[in-house]
Amino acid sequence: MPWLAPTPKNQVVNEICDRIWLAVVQRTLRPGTRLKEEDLAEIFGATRARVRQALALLEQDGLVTLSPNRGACIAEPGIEEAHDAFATRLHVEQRLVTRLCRKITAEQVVTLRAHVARERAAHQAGDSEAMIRLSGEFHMLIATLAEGELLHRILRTLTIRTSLITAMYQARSAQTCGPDEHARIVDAIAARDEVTAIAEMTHHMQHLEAELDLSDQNQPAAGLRSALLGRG
Amino acid sequence: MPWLAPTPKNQVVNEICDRIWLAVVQRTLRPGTRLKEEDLAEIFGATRARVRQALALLEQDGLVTLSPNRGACIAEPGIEEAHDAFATRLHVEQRLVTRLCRKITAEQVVTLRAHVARERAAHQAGDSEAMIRLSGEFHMLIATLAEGELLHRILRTLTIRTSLITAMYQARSAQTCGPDEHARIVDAIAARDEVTAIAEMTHHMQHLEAELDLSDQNQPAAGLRSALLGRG
DNA sequence: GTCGACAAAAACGTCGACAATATTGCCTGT
DNA sequence: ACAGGCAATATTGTCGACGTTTTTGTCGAC
Repeated sequence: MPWLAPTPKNQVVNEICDRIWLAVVQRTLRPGTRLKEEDLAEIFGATRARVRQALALLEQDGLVTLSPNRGACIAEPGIEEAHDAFATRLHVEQRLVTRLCRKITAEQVVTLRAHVARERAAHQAGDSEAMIRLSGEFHMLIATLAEGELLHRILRTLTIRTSLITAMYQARSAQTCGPDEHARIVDAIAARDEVTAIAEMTHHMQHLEAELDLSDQNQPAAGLRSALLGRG
Repeated sequence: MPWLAPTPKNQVVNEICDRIWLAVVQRTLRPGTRLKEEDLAEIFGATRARVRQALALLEQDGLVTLSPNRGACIAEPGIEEAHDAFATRLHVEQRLVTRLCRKITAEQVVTLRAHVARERAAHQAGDSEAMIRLSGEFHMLIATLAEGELLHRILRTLTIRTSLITAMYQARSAQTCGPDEHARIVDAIAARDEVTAIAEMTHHMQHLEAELDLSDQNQPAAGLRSALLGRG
């Protein structure tokens, strides 16, 4: 998570969280992967206590599951949870866009356009890591400008979760959404056209979800029983 | 928080969280109170590590603020955040009620009615602690029955935050809402009457917020400067 | 030959002590 | 007498080590 909490001391913990998050969305770390504390501690050159803090934060964000005395694994949201996450996030995004349309300033429009420009640059440069980060930050920027601290936090968690789901279920090659849809959302917001802005945002989210393969067959094995028995 | 996470081992941490939460909503612990780790450790007979875990969780829920090298204080949400919390919670509650209206079963109605009956019993018995707990659990029960894990978690946080705000700003004597409004909400849900259910829930939340004194004058001092200078 | 139990190893959870940092009271210089 | 700096204290942050639980490999009995 590049967003939130850049406190100077906890920076190590955030670094760990960020790396794990990035590895997940880049599909380097597959869901279900076991995360041993000592290994992580050695990898990041940190102590186990720090790793433990990071894992606790990641659990709050739903990126890892933390079983008592069993350790941490990358979370494996099922299709049910996937639909739930997208539906909830869509609802929050719609609300944020509506609010932003009503209070947007010219200066904020410049900020949004600048961000989209950065996205475009990363897209053309083929910098996949920057594209991933900027794509997420775009939505967080909307939340920031919309001025709702709570909705901001909520959207942060939902964005992380949908990122995991996208990395988990996306069928085709890692086709992260281009900046065009973001640009159209910004246009609508800049024009203070609420209904168009909502429509664009809805289309954007549905497009994101539609690219996933959320059929039952590749649901992760809940306890490997159904995985090996063909889940009759 | 009586709700969530009854793991056998972390029970100590939850106990600490619960006690602190209860003390806050009962106005025994005022917002802004400094929470020294060693004191809490001795009070609860736990070690400082456990207290630290509890404080970290409470910070996630927005009940305490955690400043680096400064320790923990009971959070002091301003009137802006108060309105934000109530508005967001209202929105979530409306969504949950809508969803529940569409999928409610007879058995679930029985569960809801039984809960309201317990509220009524506690109300007549004058058990204020039980009233507080059951009032919160009523809304969480709705979220549970509505079957949205994410909305459930979101509402949990929002409920905790509004509890803090209520304890902080409520003007009259601790008049926690009687079970009557809850009963009417249940009636509407049982009848699958979405619009009435939403209306009742909205009325309930507005009633809760209306009883607070959210005028600027008793906003907590942001740095005591405005507190002592009369905040010109 | 297979099943059950036991023991060893590994990983997590916990604790106490040490170091870093902020606050506070005091002292000195002007 | 007051201001500024300094030292003492109190509190938090961090670390390494130990106890506990889970897992796994092995042995013995039926």
